[in-house]
Amino acid sequence: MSQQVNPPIAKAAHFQASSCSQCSLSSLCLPLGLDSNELDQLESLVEAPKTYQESSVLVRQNSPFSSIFAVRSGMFKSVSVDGQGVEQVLDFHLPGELVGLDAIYAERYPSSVIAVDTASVCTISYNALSHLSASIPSLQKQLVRLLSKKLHNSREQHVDIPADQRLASFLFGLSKRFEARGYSNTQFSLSMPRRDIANYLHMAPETISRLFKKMRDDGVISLDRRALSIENMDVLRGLAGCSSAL
Amino acid sequence: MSQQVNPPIAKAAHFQASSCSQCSLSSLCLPLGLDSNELDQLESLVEAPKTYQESSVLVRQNSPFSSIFAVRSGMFKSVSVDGQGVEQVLDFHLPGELVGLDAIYAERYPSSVIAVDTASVCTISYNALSHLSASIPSLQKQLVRLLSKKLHNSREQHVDIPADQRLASFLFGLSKRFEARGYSNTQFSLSMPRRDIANYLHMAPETISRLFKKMRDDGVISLDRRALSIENMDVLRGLAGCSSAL
DNA sequence: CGAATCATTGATCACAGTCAACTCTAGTGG
DNA sequence: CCACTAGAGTTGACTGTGATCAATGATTCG
Repeated sequence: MSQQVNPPIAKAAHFQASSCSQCSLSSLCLPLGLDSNELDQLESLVEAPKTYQESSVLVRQNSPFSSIFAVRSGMFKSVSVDGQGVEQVLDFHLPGELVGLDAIYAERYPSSVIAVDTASVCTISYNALSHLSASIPSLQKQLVRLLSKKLHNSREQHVDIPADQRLASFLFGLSKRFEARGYSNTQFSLSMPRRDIANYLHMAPETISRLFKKMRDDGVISLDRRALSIENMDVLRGLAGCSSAL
Repeated sequence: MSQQVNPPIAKAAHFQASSCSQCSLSSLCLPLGLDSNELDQLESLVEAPKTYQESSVLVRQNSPFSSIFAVRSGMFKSVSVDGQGVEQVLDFHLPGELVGLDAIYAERYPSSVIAVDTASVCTISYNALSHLSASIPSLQKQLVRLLSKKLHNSREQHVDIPADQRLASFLFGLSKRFEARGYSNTQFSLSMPRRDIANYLHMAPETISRLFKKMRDDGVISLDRRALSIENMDVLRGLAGCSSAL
């Protein structure tokens, strides 16, 4: 079992609403702009967390869209299988991040979402959210902003850069995402197998291995099995270039 | 260091008094679900088209976000310049498509938008649109759906495929987009220079040239200068694989 | 323990990038 | 009208990055 390097969720003294306060949509993903009454309404939409074991399926590709999810702990991956049956890892989802927004359009999930390790999510009915946001303009605005941000991020990934830089950029991006959620930005677990990282970055697993070796030799990281420690953030940032794309 | 490659903003050409019926947001991008009164309100937001000469700048990267744009004729490209001053073509925009949605989040345009040939757009104030959509829930829903669709499309592009397939997929995608807007799906102009296509697809211009030659030899396309004719759509579709990514 | 998966390391190869030369076209000015 | 230029596009020769193939080591689990 992959021992979590990360401590549990940073205790962000939250309201103890009836729903899942730790998944608070507001604090996790939709910052600012709501009064406390609106906030209560919002949080009442968030269901209690459910836990998924490693490799278990949260949503199946092409199944009908009903909810979005907020990751509460652990890690998920989005995987799509194309017409030729080729698997493609599209994304990793960390605690505090939303999953399923790209399903709104087609009303089907375009990819499967699978637990990478033991992980949990809160479910948010999209119907309810959509209905609520109709009566709270600023919530609607936040939703659009969030989508716009994801669109922007997704575009940034579009660039093609050498393999070493791509991997460095990936690690640096993970570091920043963990940091943003209150976890250590220097020590965290790469819970997914190398094969998934390789697939996600469009490289061979062998290449990942060689690049990790080089980074270790250069003293940039230390890596034991899946436990990563960033030893020299400045150098890593340098390797990543300005491509802060995750 | 990153000097803008392009000449100053072009002056707008023709003005009309009222809104631009040809750019009708509803017909172009946000299908269905509005009554005629709502439709009128929506269309009143759409300004009269402005024309831009080749290489002139519609929006400059990092400038403050105020409006989105609906392409009315011609073609635009989105180009971003990263920290190292490297240019990256992120997108091409055809008639009927919306530009600028990825600027909502940061309230700045993440890329410059430049006319590829003589082209025109209608401007839509995002403030006004946002305000209106607060009072028309179904409009708001459409906006979210549109963003979700763009997010999904953007993810599809993420996959990495061999160069010949990537180019075929690009042409096939263009064909479908032209078709969706009522243009010929077999004959259209690749208005942009080869260099831009190459940059967009992450290839060298020489590779583009060689692949075009091969496709011509194989009778898949005919290409005179920038005028493209797809001679065998089935073969093209085959080359593109199932990656209908644009 | 043995089976199975994951990770690492080495040897080889191919796809596409780079460098360089050349052609073709459009635009400019004498 | 032609000469000249500048840029786009094409073609050829060479090279390097990273994929593929293959074998070995490490770890977990039944």
